[in-house]
Amino acid sequence: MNELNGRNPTLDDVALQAGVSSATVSRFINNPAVVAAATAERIRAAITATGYIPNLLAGGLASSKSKMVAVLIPHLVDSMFNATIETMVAELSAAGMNVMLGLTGISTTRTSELIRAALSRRVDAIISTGPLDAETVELARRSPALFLQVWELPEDPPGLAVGFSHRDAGRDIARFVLSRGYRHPHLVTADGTRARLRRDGFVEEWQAQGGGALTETTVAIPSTFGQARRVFSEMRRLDQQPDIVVCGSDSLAQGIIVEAQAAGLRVPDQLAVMGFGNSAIAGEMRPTITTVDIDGARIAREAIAAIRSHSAGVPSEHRSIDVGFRLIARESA
Amino acid sequence: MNELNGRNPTLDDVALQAGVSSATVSRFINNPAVVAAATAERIRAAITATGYIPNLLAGGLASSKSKMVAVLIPHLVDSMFNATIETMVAELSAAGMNVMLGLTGISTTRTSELIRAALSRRVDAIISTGPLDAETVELARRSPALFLQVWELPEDPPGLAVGFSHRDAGRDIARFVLSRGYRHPHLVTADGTRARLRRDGFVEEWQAQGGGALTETTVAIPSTFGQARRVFSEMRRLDQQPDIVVCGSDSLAQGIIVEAQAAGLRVPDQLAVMGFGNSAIAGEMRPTITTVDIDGARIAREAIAAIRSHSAGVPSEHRSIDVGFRLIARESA
DNA sequence: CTGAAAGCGCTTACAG
DNA sequence: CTGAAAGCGCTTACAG
Repeated sequence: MNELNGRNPTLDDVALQAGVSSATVSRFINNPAVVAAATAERIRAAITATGYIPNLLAGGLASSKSKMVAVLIPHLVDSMFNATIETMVAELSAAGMNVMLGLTGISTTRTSELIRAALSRRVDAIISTGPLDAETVELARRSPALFLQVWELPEDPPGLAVGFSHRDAGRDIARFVLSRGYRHPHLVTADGTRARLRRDGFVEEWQAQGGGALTETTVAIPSTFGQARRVFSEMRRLDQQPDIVVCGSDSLAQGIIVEAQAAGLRVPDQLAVMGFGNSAIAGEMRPTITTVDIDGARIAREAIAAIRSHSAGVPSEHRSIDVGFRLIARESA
Repeated sequence: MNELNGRNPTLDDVALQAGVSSATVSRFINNPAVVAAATAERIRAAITATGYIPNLLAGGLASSKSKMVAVLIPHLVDSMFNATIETMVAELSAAGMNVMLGLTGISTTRTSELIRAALSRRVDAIISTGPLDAETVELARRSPALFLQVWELPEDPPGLAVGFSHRDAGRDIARFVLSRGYRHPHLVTADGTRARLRRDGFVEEWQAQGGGALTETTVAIPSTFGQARRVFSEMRRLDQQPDIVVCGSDSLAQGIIVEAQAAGLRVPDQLAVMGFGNSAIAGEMRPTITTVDIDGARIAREAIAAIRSHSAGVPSEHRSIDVGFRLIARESA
């Protein structure tokens, strides 16, 4: 605290002060149980006295464990993942890990750059939500970091995948729409792989069940509240007016409801609306929004559990964890 | 690529392959201009051949520059900062830096732990949005990292602050409300320091201008769409019904509009509503929401510029940058 | 423009 | 339970 003029105190400063070796201080910090109680007490005091803050760059270099995990998501604004990410960050913190946040947009190039950056920092794991190019998959496969894909279940994941079948979700939605007696669905699909899978699942099932013609709009990803104006006004120009709009997100569904009401339509009587994601607004909107719930907290927990055992040296099986989904029927459809 | 059996290639491997010293490879990576063109070419080839990925833990340790900045925000869900953070992350990436994300909730303890974690990683800068306890301020002051507070202008910032006066914003809102002829405002204030400052500014100005009695509700932070139901129903039980609801966020304002319309009130004729933050929904809601715009992109730019010059060794002046705010009158009030 | 070498601050077998 | 020492993979004066 004094004769180290300005520089940060190091492990050696603490050791000197406590009258032990720096190795012992290191052990105390990483695993207090292995040092004698009396020694521990002296070290604790020395840490406080010196104001020691461990240097995790040095620690990570020496142990090749950075205690850092990269989380890669497309956006922060209007993102369906935020609740999941929030849980993840909280759980990781609780486990003594920090997160490196990467925003990929919808570009695989951006994603691959960020994965390189993450590997540069020797992260213990990479959690990714976006599509990957072949080179990146190869990089992920080679890397000692655990590679986690969440919110989807790719064919042959390079690491571990925790998600659900978007195609099945689409099928379920189709069955629901049919069972409620709607005849003219209008699909609003975001321009991304996952949304497209749901759309395909819907169309397959719809046709398999002998549903009639359906209409569609594609919107930029992510689907937002703000897109509703254009989508709705385009929809109004269709020859056959839909009786239900199936949206790619709750925000968009909310927007459609607002537009419909502004146009004097009663929801769901004159126009029904479905969302996706079961965000907080879905249960609170008037009318409440029928949507599909994904257990983001479970995804986060499974992911973190896998990371912890991977860090603990347990060999990670390459596999997929299907957390499923749950259609929640509310007032809007 | 071959005789290093499994381990990551290092600078030495690249150097060997390129027939130069590792120092030269290091120089090439950090400042390509200083090595001869022919050498550079050989190094480039060797990097590709070996699949070299620099180890930033080692690099950071040696240079005491982590090229990492910590961003500390309260929440990810329903956060007014997301747009600002998104710009920041993008700009930092472009500048070759990565971000460590910390979620503080509303706890100063959590904040202080995260700041310690950030210092452990020897981040070049810490961007914080929350309130700090005295000990943390001291920690920040001592640290070589640039300490940035954004979205507010504290009295005596330990580092640099980039934000605006919440009190002045509250005053402006009061003047606007008065100028539009509203007589019975109902304030919905989130339980946080910044929201409270705006509330205080409003009340001061309102009283100074001779406004009459006003009513208030406090809500948990952050103020969300979902809080609107309770707020609205409580409000309806007041003796004196308000003619305008002044909300702490656009989400909440949107929720109030939905509730008001569901109750058969016309907005703004029978009840006006104001938001705060000018989020994407504000301009797209029906009616569009009168709100206060904060130039988040400017905040992000100023912050990143400061970080870059701090990293470049330019001594950072301790000061505040006021980016102001702008009231946007739309349909809802 | 380039190299040899010291040093950044930890961790971790290895011994005792 | 603890210490001495090597090593993690870089950067950067210092020389040339």
